[in-house]
Amino acid sequence: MLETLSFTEENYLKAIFSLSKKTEGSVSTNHIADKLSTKPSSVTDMIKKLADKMLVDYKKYQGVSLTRKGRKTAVSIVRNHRLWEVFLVEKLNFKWDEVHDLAEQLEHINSDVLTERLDAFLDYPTHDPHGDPIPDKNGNIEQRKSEPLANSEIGKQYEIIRVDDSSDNFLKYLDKKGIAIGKILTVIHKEIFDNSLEINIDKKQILITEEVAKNLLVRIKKQ
Amino acid sequence: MLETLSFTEENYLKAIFSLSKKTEGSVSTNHIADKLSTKPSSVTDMIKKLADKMLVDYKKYQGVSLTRKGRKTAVSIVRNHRLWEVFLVEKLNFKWDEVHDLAEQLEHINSDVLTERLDAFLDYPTHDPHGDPIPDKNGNIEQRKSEPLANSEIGKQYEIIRVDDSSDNFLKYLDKKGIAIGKILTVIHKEIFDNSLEINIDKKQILITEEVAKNLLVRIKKQ
DNA sequence: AAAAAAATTTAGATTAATCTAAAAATATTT
DNA sequence: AAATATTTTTAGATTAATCTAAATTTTTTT
Ligand SMILES: [Mn+2]
Ligand SMILES: [Mn+2]
Ligand SMILES: [Mn+2]
Ligand SMILES: [Mn+2]
Repeated sequence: MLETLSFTEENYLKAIFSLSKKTEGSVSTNHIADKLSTKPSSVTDMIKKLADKMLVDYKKYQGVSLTRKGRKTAVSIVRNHRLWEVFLVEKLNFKWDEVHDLAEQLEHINSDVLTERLDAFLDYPTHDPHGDPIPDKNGNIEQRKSEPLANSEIGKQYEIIRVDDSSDNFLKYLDKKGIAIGKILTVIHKEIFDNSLEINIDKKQILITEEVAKNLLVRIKKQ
Repeated sequence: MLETLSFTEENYLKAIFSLSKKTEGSVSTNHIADKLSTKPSSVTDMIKKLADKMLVDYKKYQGVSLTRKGRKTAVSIVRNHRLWEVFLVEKLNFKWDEVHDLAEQLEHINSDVLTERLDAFLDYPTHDPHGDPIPDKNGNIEQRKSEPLANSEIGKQYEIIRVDDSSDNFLKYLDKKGIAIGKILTVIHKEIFDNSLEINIDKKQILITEEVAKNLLVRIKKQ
């Protein structure tokens, strides 16, 4: 049933899964190459291999999409990744900007039992430290509704539930500004000129650029 | 300073380290091949590579030994392995016969910070679930004195401190008999004919074969 | 609908890790 | 000290993952 895949194969599946969410449909060779910092010709080779293993559907020049089996594998790796991130933050006191690269390694540890034990140990978390949903053991992913803070309306109150950019720099910037998952903010003013926002958070008023606001995903609290 | 090694290279270093303890000196190509279930010709190739990286000393036909740098790397992998085994048993409720293969994967996760955090989280354990010492962060390994129960004397009392065979079957057998690390036993009788032992443990009297007694390492408690 | 540009695939190499079979060196036995 | 056996190395292939450069297909522009 489940054959053993190399780390590389697993990373390709994960990349295709991640890109599929945006493109809705099939994913292009060049996009995969970009995502994995490799060359399009390498991608073509790997795609053929994954197609042979029935993990992706592939027609020359037409892009790829995950099969049910491929998606299942990809989701299970994402589940591992996010559970390990929770472990690192909650149990080993890592900061949220320090865990991604370690999780990239840990996600490939191949054991369903381990994953389930870890899940239980962490008390079945639903989201990782960056607000991303943790797929359940059947591969279902709870999709919370959210919108970029950039689309917010003045005077309304929002809860920060996810970050769309998990780069060290962005996360450290948020720390510095006191912005974190779960915090409540109110939009005071939006500058027409550059779309920067004046927001109120923890009773302090701060300014954030449009770029930052685009990467903060929020849920409305009060009209 | 520390280059990145492949899992394979790390496994060779670990194998050489482990074999060095018994042979006291240099390790032969065939022994390494046996240990790693590979062929002598493959070992020769890899040894050359490790020698180029200054991780082993090697002279054709004369066997290999670890350099200081090679030993340091090997010990750090062993440290990881044993810390992860403790984690799996203490925190995730795995049994001592279920953790080795997972630790074989986890030991290669490459992060000093992770290792130190894990060590702290586990409250600085000194031994793994099989009684093997956990090297400290400087690579020092505490060597407790112990002897095989097979060498024990009648009437004396011993504490079980380590197992010399960590195979699933042996560990499960010990579970079944109620034999575990830390337990105290008294040797009642040794059968001259086959060297089997009659021992008293937890107020029950049980019989164990010489083969079992050879793989139970004990420390004397009372004359 | 041609021409030009962009995306994708193929052809041919390279590197790591492995293997089998043969050659060479070392160790053991007579 | 020869002969034999064992161990170790070399030679030559193979497989996975990658690359560059060239060829092909698709898309976009004119
Ligand atoms: Mn991550
Ligand atoms: Mn995350
Ligand atoms: Mn082990
Ligand atoms: Mn152990």
